[in-house]
Amino acid sequence: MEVKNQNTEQILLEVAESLFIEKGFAGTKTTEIARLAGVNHALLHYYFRTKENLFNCVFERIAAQMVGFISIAFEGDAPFFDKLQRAIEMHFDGLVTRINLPMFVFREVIRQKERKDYFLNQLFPVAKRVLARMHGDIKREVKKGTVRPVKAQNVLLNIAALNVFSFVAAEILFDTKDKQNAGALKVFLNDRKQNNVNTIINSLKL
Amino acid sequence: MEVKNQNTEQILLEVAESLFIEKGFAGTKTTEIARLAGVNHALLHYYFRTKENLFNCVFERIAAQMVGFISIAFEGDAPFFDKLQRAIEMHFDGLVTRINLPMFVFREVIRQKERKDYFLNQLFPVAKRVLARMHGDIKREVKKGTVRPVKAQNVLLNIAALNVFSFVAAEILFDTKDKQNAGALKVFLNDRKQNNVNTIINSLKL
Amino acid sequence: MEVKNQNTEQILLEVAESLFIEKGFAGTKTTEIARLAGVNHALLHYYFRTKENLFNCVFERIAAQMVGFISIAFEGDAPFFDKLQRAIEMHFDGLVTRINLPMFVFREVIRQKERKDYFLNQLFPVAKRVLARMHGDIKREVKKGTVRPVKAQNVLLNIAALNVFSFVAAEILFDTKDKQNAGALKVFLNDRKQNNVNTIINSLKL
Amino acid sequence: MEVKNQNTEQILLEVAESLFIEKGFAGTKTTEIARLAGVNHALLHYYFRTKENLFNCVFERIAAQMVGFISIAFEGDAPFFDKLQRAIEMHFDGLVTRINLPMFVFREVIRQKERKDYFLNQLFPVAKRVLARMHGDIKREVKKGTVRPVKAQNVLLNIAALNVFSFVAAEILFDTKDKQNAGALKVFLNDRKQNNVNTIINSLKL
DNA sequence: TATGAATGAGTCTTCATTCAT
DNA sequence: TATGAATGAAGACTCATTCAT
Repeated sequence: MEVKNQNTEQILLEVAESLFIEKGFAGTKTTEIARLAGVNHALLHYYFRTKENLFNCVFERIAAQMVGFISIAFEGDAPFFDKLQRAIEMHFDGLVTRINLPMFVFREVIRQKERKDYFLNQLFPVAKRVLARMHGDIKREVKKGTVRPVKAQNVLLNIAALNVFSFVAAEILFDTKDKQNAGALKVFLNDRKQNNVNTIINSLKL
Repeated sequence: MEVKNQNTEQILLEVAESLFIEKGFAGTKTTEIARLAGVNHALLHYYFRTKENLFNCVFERIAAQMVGFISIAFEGDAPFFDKLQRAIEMHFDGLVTRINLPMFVFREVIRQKERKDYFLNQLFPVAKRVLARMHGDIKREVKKGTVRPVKAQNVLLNIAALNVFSFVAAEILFDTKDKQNAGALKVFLNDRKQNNVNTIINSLKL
Repeated sequence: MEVKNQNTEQILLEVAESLFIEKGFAGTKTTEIARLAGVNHALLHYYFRTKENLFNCVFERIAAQMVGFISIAFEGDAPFFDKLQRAIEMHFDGLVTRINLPMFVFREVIRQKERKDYFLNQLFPVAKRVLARMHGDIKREVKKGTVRPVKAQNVLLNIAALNVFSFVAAEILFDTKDKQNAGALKVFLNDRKQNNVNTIINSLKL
Repeated sequence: MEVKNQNTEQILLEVAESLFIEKGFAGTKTTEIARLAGVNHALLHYYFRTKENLFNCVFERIAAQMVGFISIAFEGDAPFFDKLQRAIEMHFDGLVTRINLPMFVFREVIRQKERKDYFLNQLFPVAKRVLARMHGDIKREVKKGTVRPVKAQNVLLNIAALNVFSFVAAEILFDTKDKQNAGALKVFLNDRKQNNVNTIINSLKL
């Protein structure tokens, strides 16, 4: 009488997530998910009925993670540039273990209108809060004459762009799976983190 | 009297390109390619033998385009900031009709080591030339005290990041296929183009 | 309530064997195997993955049968000519239900070096034992002056040749599937059996 | 203006023959025939319309060859055993370059009733003549008390069996395409030829 | 829950054959 | 005659899904 633990479902979700991210929806086989999860193929369907449905579950998990993760980065109330630096760095560091999140969004979410809408609906309230806060900060700094007048939305997009793209570039320029490149990769990413902070801050400073 | 042949191969390549970009390798069916190209399914295999091979042909076309397109953007010898602005804008404008290129690279090229290597080998010489030129320009400006000391490589990555991400964001935030959004989309992109130029230039200026 | 499973695999193997023997590898369709076995086409692949693999399974079965069957015929220790007669007749009778074995070997095994080698490796030890025994017998008889000095290997080949060819000739000369020929066929084969015994024995006797 | 010689048809027939013999009907592709013949694939169909038809042409050539070849071997009127020896040896030697003929008959002719009938209709008159002659010779020798009373048909089948099987065995036991085995193969075949003559003659002598 | 077996609907690929030139 | 292009029919194989146990 095996004690197959009660979270077979969780294991399936995790394996599915990593495969969907790595290979996309069409490129992922339910048999492979089951095999890697160490469970019977039919069981996957017992839990999730269809591949499509499993994908949706995975998607919601990721959407939740992504939004939650973003929200963390821009809180607190230190001096503006300190806070900005910290936010950029936190975002960057968060991506180290979560680069698949934006990749997943690019690869799989964009196409399906419904998924996109769902994702945006999750994202909006969080983004709004961050934007509102940033908008207030910028306004204040502009008044003080320390920051150029810019839209908070653009600053946020700039941060996301520089940070995310740093990892994408790393993926293209290095064989990230080859452990031998670990050193060079680390140097590259550190350099980029520094650059991103400087680029954003210098572009704002007056 | 149909106008057969002549460029059936070209048509197949174009349809294949758009489908591979839109749906990825696994998600694209050769039957659909053939159907959209208006030719018999077997003919696709007559010309390209396998789906894999067809994909490689598409890939090479895209790699060539991508590299060629990048190289255009940073030549000439106007004053530094003028040139920089022009380069950023050219790159941005180039992406308008080619946003699928970077998406394709993210989605399909990254995974296969060989394809990545092939792509990088195409990219390197062009990138090197651009970098060399930019490096010289920056050095001169730094000496004049008009520009902060930065690595040309980082400037290039920053431009790419801001520009490409602008289109990715547009894709996520707007339903780009819905003609009704055309106006808002245009406004958004113009705003981003302006922002990208300003962000880069302001981050460099001393 | 169907009696499913249990030996679907066996049924597939048997159907496959008879079709591969009858039509050769290329001439046999997996769809037909499945149809005749009364199972879904995909199931064939579920059990054997590929046609090639199914063929190999069939081949090993046949190689095993063939070798086992040959080994039976030449044991015991009656007087030499009695034993010889019995061996020839046993071999002949064994072929009645197994004529497809040599046919299969001729048709499908010969070409593929690996299969041939596998088959020979199965065959050799058995053949060696029979040859050794026959060689001893002949040596003894030659000393007694009752048998011409001949190589045991040649005697064995002669037996195989006469017996197998009798069935091949029957196949060519008669429509073996037409039940109406059954009588004539039986007469022919009996005559050949008699002939083969006599031919071998008379060719040896001194 | 190429001078594609007028016997494209012949070349196709020869290539087709060797491929059909080597790989069987189903295993042979018309594209390969055309390729090896150095002609356009469509041209094959221009000359022979269908694969089936091409096969029939090849078949008739082979049937003709086979029959003609067999007829040669048993003519003349030297003393009986001399003639018999010569016939066996001629038949054996004839097989050296024609071993594919009996293989082809086994593999491809047996199955199709019509082909078999056609083949037998070709074979019968020739075989009849040889049998009649052999029958007369044997009758005479039996009367003289030099030969056992046997059916000419059985003698003929015995010869065919021993000779043909010698080559089949060679094919199985040696890698006949490997030139390194040429020596051993030759020794084997010479030994078999000798054996076949002796076996037949000794089995008949009184 | 869990599993082996079964199935239908595809998907890629091959191949004989035809057609326009 | 000769050829490149085109096509229909089929074949091997895959895969998500279901079912009986």
